[in-house]
Amino acid sequence: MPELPEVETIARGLTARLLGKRLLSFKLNRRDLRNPVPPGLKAKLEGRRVTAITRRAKYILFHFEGGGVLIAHLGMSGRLVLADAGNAPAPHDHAVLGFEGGVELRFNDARRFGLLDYATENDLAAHKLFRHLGPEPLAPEFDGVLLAKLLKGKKTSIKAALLDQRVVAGLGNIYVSESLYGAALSPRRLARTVQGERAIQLAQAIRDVLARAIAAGGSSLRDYVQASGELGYFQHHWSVYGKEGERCPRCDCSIGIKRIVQGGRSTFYCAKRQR
DNA sequence: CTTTCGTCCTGACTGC
DNA sequence: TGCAGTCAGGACGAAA
Repeated sequence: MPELPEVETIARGLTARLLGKRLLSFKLNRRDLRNPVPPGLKAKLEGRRVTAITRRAKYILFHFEGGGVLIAHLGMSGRLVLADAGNAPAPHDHAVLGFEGGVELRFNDARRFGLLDYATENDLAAHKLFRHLGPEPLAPEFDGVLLAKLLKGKKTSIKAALLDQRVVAGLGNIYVSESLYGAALSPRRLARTVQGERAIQLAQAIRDVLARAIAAGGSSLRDYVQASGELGYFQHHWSVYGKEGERCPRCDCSIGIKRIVQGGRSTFYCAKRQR
């Protein structure tokens, strides 16, 4: 379930391996991903060099010479795998990008919640996928004042609000739980009550949690790439996510980490610490 | 307008 | 052992 830190780590890892390389072949094995993959990618991308690999929200952007941008989203189960050309293809390799030097990038996604799309550099900001996205939480302009403004008047829970990509871009179920834990805010709290000092603390917690996860990803990236060619799935040390029943790492309460369901999604938190 | 809910998909896991 | 059932999650469109 790649969220912002995993996607950032993948983009950095791919940059190290693919920057400046020319795409020799683009092969699409199936078109019916989350959205239909647009036609004509092969003609638009083949023969071009990669000029940058960046991230926006949970999207990975492959920028090519001439202004074309291949957009990838990994959904739940998506992976980008670097392999030697000639290695046997794996099940669910939906797209295979062959680069000069004999390296292949394979888009593999069993559940097909992921997607591939295309835009030009000029159209990127106005693209359907990006038009309504909220601010990047690691951008300099993201702070408690901006977050308070985004949450003002919202009647949903703070959990649901942070999952909404129009409020903040790139957070998913895991890092929302972790951020709320960091800020000692209850996931049940109404979003509109997170103002002032609470918003400042939440914005800081979001940035801290994400920055730490990216740092952890970066430090494990080299070994992981060498081991398997698969990027971005590194060892995490989450405080509450998936820890139902375990002790809260920061207080002595006996109740432990609770799991509740909000909007059909699990939330993990310490009911004593988070108010 | 805002908010909630159902839907897509399949591997991993649970329980009988 | 085998099989049926449940769960997980991101994003979007429909419904309320």
